[in-house]
Amino acid sequence: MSPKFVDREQKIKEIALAALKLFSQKGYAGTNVGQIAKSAGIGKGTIYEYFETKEEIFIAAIMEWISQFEFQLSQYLETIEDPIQRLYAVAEMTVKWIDPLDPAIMRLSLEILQQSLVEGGVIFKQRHLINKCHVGLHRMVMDILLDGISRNIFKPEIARNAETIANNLLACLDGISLHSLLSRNDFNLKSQIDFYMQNLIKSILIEPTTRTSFEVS
Amino acid sequence: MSPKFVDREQKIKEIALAALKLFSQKGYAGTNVGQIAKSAGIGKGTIYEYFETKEEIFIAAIMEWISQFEFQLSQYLETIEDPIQRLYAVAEMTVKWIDPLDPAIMRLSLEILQQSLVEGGVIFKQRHLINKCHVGLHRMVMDILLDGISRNIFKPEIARNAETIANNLLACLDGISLHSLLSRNDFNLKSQIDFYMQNLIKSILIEPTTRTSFEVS
DNA sequence: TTTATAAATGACCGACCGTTCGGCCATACA
DNA sequence: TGTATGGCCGAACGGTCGGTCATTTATAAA
Repeated sequence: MSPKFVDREQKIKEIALAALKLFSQKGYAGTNVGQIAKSAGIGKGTIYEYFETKEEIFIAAIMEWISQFEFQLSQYLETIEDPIQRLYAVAEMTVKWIDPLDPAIMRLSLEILQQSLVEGGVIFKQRHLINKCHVGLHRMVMDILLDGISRNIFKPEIARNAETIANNLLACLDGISLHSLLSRNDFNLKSQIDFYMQNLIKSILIEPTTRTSFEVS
Repeated sequence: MSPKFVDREQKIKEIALAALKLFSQKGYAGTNVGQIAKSAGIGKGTIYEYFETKEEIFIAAIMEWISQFEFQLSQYLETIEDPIQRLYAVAEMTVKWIDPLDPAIMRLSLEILQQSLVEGGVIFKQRHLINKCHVGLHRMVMDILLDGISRNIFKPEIARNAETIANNLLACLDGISLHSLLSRNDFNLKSQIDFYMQNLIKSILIEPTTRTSFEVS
């Protein structure tokens, strides 16, 4: 009366992870459902026991990816105290995710942007998912900024611009990452990040002359 | 012995422009050759009189796009004297191209990045085309920087970093543009550009105290 | 061992799409 | 007017892929 049962949550996650790998390597159109099934070690028909459509698989893969990144970043930030170093950590983490050894990640990002912008794209109607990702990161950067202000390290007057500054950091990091993938040879990712971060930090740091707290390493 | 003749160059350009419009609206996979033909006002088979494959059409469309942008920007820059204003002009022009009224352009950019990064992408083997676009812009920014230095407006010591600075400007502008498309509501494109440009200009401008030339509006 | 049913499968279907091809115009010379 | 030729067309072809379904397998209660 009650035969074999399966942990559906777990299975969905497995399929999503297999799909994530393929989508990031070959793009949405370049990946077909049969390959996803094969990579997940199951039959093609089985996929449709857990997902209605290919699009649904794609969205699940993205969600998995977002939650992984947010988890890693938040873990990393917890190990750092100094607000300046924490801002750098956000940049560092971004770089790690587009490590030249694994450009697949950036391909996936582009796929997502693509699909969410193109009318009729796979996730055109689920664009809020990307915002969800962005909102999480945005919140983290905001926290760093506000913490820095309250600790007298960042100028108090940047509080009203904090939203803008957080957005700027994230946007420019993405742009720099993008370009580093395009022109690998004549583009030094690290020095680009450094240049941007120096300009940014300089504009939000309390001037040495007016600093009331001790020096930061 | 020799009936009607056609200007092949012109026809190829017409088809490429029609394709450009469609590709930017619906992406590569989302556009089929029949639609391109229809949009160009010719038959599907006729397309193949001028192009071997759909990929070839895509590449021609990109080339058309690049040359248009470079031409417009260079025209615009010629109307401006002050190096600072010229740097702002580059940003301004970028914004114009991703004007909220025509986000199609950004979609096309993403399509190009996508196709050039994904192994097996349509222009994976023609990635140098994108560099070609980038090199043109890069050169323009470099010229502005060097001109500013020689006119005693920019710090002379940035000359050795000019490459980095030019790359940084272009990369960050792209990143900001990208994010403005993603989160239209809570993202003020203009203030983002301003924030970045202010930080950048501040770091390359000769300090007011040491300036030898007159003030810039 | 029988049986009921969840789970898995892969052959198959229909829609779509890039490309081809046979034939139809329109023109310009004989 | 006849006809050769550049230009053009769209039906048809071959292949691909997302999604379906009849069938098989695995499991546990009876």
